[in-house]
Amino acid sequence: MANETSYKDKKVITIGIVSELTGLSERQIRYYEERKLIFPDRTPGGSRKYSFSDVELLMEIAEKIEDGVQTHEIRKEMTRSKKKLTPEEAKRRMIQGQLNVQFGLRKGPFS
Amino acid sequence: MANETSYKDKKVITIGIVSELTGLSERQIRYYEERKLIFPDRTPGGSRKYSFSDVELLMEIAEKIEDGVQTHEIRKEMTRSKKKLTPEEAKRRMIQGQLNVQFGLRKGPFS
DNA sequence: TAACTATGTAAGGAAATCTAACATGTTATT
DNA sequence: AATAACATGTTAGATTTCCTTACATAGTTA
Repeated sequence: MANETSYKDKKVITIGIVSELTGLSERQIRYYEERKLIFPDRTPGGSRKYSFSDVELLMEIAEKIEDGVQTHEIRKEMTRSKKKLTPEEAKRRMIQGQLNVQFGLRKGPFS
Repeated sequence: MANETSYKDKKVITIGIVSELTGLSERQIRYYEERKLIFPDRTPGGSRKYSFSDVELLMEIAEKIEDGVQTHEIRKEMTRSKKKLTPEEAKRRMIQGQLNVQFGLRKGPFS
């Protein structure tokens, strides 16, 4: 009942497009998956599918990599920030959720 | 300066996924393009790319087709409604635009 | 020095998409 | 009624996109 999902989290983007969007090579994107930083869905045929959230995350990862942070460090940071998020961020997310309900797709398949 | 675009209008979805999302066959989706109801982008290699807005539009088209409306009628309706939209809808869209600015992607490539 | 990290590249194969053409049942038009 | 247009399926062959695996390598860590 809670936690409605919107466009942002729908996994519909193939790796080629993600590569274009992020500027990362497909090699890099697959590697970050191997290092458990990103978790695409798959088509029945086995092609990877990403969401806009994934694209955002990949860009954050790219920044950290550029700053010399290693994948396993990034992984730790991620599990850490997944655990406890600031009250402000929590509130912001709840508001966003409300907005999604109010103004999101009407009767579409993305609610 | 005005008219910022968000996830919803980014053309990043391939036809197979659109087909899944809408329940339409790829044949149908290509045909509606031929009838000028939908306008996907293309990759350099020539593959079609759609946005979530396109997906929504396709679902509306599908409904009308089911109701027996012909493509060229739908086309007329579309150009007509593109011209003048109700004040309520206009207002709703402006509010939505504001929300995108407030709560959309921070410094990402989709603003 | 030996292992690990991050990335490139190549090969071969499979999946996804493309266009064009033909078939068909259903609606319009004449 | 005959002809044309509409909407969709299907097939074929070509091209694009994606997959995994493996090897190479420069830089980093142990």
